[in-house]
Amino acid sequence: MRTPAPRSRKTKEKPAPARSPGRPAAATDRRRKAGSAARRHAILDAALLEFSEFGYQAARLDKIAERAGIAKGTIYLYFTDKETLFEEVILGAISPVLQHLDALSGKPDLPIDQMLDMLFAVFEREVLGTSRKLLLRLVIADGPRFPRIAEFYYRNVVGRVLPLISGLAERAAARRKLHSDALARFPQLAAAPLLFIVIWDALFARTHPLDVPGFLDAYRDMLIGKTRSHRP
Amino acid sequence: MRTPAPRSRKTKEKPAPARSPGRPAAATDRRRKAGSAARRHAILDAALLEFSEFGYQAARLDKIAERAGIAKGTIYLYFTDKETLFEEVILGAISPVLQHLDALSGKPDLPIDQMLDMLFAVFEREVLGTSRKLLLRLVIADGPRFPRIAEFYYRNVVGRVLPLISGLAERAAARRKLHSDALARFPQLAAAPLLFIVIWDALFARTHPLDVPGFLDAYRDMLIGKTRSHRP
Amino acid sequence: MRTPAPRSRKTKEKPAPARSPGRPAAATDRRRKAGSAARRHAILDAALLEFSEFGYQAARLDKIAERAGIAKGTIYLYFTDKETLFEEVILGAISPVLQHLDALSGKPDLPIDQMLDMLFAVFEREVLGTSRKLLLRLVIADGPRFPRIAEFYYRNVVGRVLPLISGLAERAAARRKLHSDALARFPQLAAAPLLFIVIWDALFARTHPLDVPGFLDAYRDMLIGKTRSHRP
Amino acid sequence: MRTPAPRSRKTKEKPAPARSPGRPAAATDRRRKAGSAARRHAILDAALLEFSEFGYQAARLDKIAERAGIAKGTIYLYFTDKETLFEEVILGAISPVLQHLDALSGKPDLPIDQMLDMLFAVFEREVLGTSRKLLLRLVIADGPRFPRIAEFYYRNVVGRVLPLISGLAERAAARRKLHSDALARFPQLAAAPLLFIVIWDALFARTHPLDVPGFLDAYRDMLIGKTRSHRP
DNA sequence: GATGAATGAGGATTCATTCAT
DNA sequence: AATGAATGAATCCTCATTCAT
Repeated sequence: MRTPAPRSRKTKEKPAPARSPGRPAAATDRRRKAGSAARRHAILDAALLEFSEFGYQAARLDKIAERAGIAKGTIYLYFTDKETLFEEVILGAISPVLQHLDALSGKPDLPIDQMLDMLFAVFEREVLGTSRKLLLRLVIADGPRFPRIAEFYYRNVVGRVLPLISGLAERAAARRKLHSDALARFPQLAAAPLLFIVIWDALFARTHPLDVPGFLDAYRDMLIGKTRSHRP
Repeated sequence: MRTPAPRSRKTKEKPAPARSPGRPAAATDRRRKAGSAARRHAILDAALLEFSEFGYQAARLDKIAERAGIAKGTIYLYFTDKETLFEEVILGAISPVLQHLDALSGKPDLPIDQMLDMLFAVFEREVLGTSRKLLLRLVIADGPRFPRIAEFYYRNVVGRVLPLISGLAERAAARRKLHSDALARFPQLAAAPLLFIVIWDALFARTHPLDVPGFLDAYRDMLIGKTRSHRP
Repeated sequence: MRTPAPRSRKTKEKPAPARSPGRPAAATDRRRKAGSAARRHAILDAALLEFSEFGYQAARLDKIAERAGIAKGTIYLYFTDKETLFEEVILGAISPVLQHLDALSGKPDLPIDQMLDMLFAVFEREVLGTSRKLLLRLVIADGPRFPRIAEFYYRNVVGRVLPLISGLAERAAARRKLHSDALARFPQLAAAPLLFIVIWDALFARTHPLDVPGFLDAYRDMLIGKTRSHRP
Repeated sequence: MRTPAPRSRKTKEKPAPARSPGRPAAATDRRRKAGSAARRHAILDAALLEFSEFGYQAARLDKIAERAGIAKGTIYLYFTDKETLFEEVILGAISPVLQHLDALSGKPDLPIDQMLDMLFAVFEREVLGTSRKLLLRLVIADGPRFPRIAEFYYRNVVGRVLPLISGLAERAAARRKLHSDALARFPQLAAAPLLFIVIWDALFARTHPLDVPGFLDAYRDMLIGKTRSHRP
């Protein structure tokens, strides 16, 4: 029983924004576009907060609109639906981080320990200190139910960082800078503490804060096999 | 960051569990209670599956009832509401694991490497191989929105394992069995890979499987500073 | 961008009512089923009124529920969605009339004038006098946008009545009972006044009532070529 | 049966068309007015298409603006609201046909068969072959919910054609040119096939086309009692 | 006048929860 | 105790209408 000629409410085409040519774009137009982009951004920011606070399902478009200071319907001028908004929130927020990753990839002769230093520093500065922390949590929590998000993350983040680490670790192991090929075989070892920190933060930070820099230091030392004891 | 209570549909006053006292317990009653307990268990099992597959919000009581082979209304004979059911699912499922932890705690002279071996083995056997993996994922994903769950986990799991590890690591460091006090200071180091595995499993396992035993081996070697290269 | 693992709101499966076998159906069960059928009927009745009053789009499920004396959500226990309800309203309401048509088809030797008499009488009694008049209007108004409805009507009503008329008219023409083969070639001629009456009724009846029996009489006389002038 | 006003979203007080007076009319102003009239016309044309395709409720002002090649807001410079636009679409589109009716009314001595010939010819040419067919369908489908439309149609079309036919038929009957006074008493008989054709067209034409000229021929012959059989 | 971004009331649909049987 | 039909608040999304540019 499914031959609806009557215009149905649900359709999803999105036939490309279609800038109508019309008159030449004047200053007004540019300002409008700028405002539009800003608004789009405001929605994405608000959505990130709402989504990461409540998860995909429990997030309310009402609240997102409220946080963004706009009306409910306005969201739909910028995003097809809740799901698309969610995906764009997640997919959109990493591009700044990707640049840092590119910077890292450009140095094939980097000593592994410096590489880890930089990786952890970028993480602390660009993720932990910002709302991207929420983003990462969101990926962890809701990603499993959005295959496209998982794929995207693998392709753009995980799949690019791991070989990088692996390569440097292999070279370092060959030069006896690392006393084990563990990191070369499991570059994920370098990522584990980062996820751990995010999870700890979400679950226990309030009641049992974690000394993140110390933790990362200790972890890095462990990774590169540096023998040392703690000097405060 | 405020701690969002899970958004519920109705503001509600949970009026205490209210064990209805009922008649004196006869043999019939015991059998009834047994059946009752079994049914309760069936609901919890079904709920774990449903919750971990869809998350708290998207899980539907309909489906839980269906999985448990009962009517929807029956759930309310055993649990106050969805939220309570959720908490009981999570809080209830770890008790079996706690016994293993108790076993571990009972041995204050255990060498740290054996301790880690056992910890990881327990994890592989009792968590990864079972539906408890789902549980852990659930805690990670939805826990931040249920403060009681986080607290409970800290009190019963995290807060008991970490000091244990810390203690053994300290002793080992003192005896030069570990060339660093890192693990003593950050016993969380032993937990990081476990969470990592669960997350990786949820996000990427389908497309990029991880050699879990190998990963854990490598990690453990790294933790205790064992120098070695991989022998397949 | 379309790979939603998250449970979506829109699904349409309807995997057959699935009477769960369970215990033997007792009197209670039968009563329940009876009540259920009655309620289903009440919804259909209310829906017919609402739909024919406002048309498919403007009809409100709220109002249908109200007219049926039930809650909004209850509709969805009986019908998948608005569209399905609409189709069932339309497709369901003609079955009683079909029996009359069957009665007509059973008589291949019927004189054409008696046939028309019966046809018009059935129409007056079973359609004009009842809520089926609304139904017919609904088909006229909204049918063009529901191809399935048009098809259904052709297959079950139009396509069965027209050949019947055509056949009788042909035979009558051969026997010189009709002085033209027009009705044989265009059996639709017999249907035109019926639709006209329904439309007139909807548009002008209030301000300019039509003498329906007189109109049908005149029309039938015209059809069979009877010469006569009006005797009041 | 109450007459449902078309369900509108907002209760509204239509505060009279309010022709804004403006400056004195110069040549510029006339050109402007001409362009304005053209635009108004474009909107009406677009609206007719949209309304007749989807019905009043399901028609979207968005699409009408798109069809007319203007911005959505512009519609409101020419029409108070959707309902008004709808009424003007319907009321406006018949004036050309009215002229033909006037031509017909001017000939009180016309033989009835010629009158019918002309009537049907006008219908075929001016209605069936054009978008006015859509208009008629629209009146049939949505008219019942717009009392003003029904009234207008009666006053301007129906109420003028019927007496005309009635008069000619009466005279013809008196002269024995018609062997019945049926058409005189029910001039609607001449209109029934026209509506029938429009409805058939909308519902079944695609799958079961109707030989419209043949149908009208047959009908006319029947009306005037001409005895004949079909000669292809 | 024209635009089209923004608004927000309104409607279909879902689902936790209740309650008569 | 168990059921599952019924409820209705809550949520996403639409679209007529407004208004700043």
